[in-house]
Amino acid sequence: MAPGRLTAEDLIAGLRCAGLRVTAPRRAVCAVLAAAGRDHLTAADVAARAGAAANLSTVYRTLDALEGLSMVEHVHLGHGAGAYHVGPSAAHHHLVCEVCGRTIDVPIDALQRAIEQVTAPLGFLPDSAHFAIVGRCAECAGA
Amino acid sequence: MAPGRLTAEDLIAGLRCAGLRVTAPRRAVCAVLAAAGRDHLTAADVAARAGAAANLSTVYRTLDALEGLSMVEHVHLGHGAGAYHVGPSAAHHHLVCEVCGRTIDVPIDALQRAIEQVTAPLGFLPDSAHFAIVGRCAECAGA
DNA sequence: CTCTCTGCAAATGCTTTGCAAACTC
DNA sequence: GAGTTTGCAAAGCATTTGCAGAGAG
Repeated sequence: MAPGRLTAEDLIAGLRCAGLRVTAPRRAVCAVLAAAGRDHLTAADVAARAGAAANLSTVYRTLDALEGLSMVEHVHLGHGAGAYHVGPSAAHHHLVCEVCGRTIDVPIDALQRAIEQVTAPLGFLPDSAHFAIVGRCAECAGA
Repeated sequence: MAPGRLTAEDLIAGLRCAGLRVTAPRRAVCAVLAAAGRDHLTAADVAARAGAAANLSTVYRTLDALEGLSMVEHVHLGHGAGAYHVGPSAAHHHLVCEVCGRTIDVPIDALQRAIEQVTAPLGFLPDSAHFAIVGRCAECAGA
């Protein structure tokens, strides 16, 4: 298992620790998220993988709760649905190909520095990875 | 009038030039967009300013047509509605405060260079201004 | 036993679409 | 006239919410 990545147990513990109740649907959502690892899942994806264990509404509510605890983040990868993934330390930006829809993760460093250089004089504190950078991937740009 | 900014006539001419028909609702949408200048308007904003001159559906269809001609761009400033503005040369990124919702435009230069540095090795061609950078503005961060 | 959480179904907000009538070229 | 556009209303997503019943602590 990759070091530093949150496990289902970590997520559950976080919920309990925050005084929230640990229920079967929440366990299921946490398990799905942990199993997805670095993948970005939509709420519908999570619900689908959880099967009957969790209703879509409950998935949304649980993701929201986990996000409030900073254990899950959601990003916008395109014009469609938002995507969720574990971690608070998602040290990457998302490049999304507007043609084929593929997502490429890139380390945050260089970008982050450039963004902060621009925003610091304004006093603006960026949460820059929240929205993706759209464009065309190498393959689709070539065509 | 600011130099280089497209006028309503420019937009109309573009439509005609593309073989599309120039109708009253389209004229109204073009006029609203040109009058908005650097402001970002949602489709609903455009429809509201056009009054009875253009139905919301028509506004969407017209914006779509103008976008196809690269005379209008749309950006995503937050979790809500998308926003439209004239120009292909929108040489700025958008910083959106997640607390107060204010939008700050920043020149594209520094950011664009940093983004291209990251994406070039991947062969990825970014259209980086399409999604905003969320965060907190100076005022809201202070509180 | 109390209070939170769940599932369902309905509501919401934004955007798209089908279709007959209106209008441009 | 021929063919594109319009307005309206309805459908389509993603997401949120009200509420009664189920379940956690």
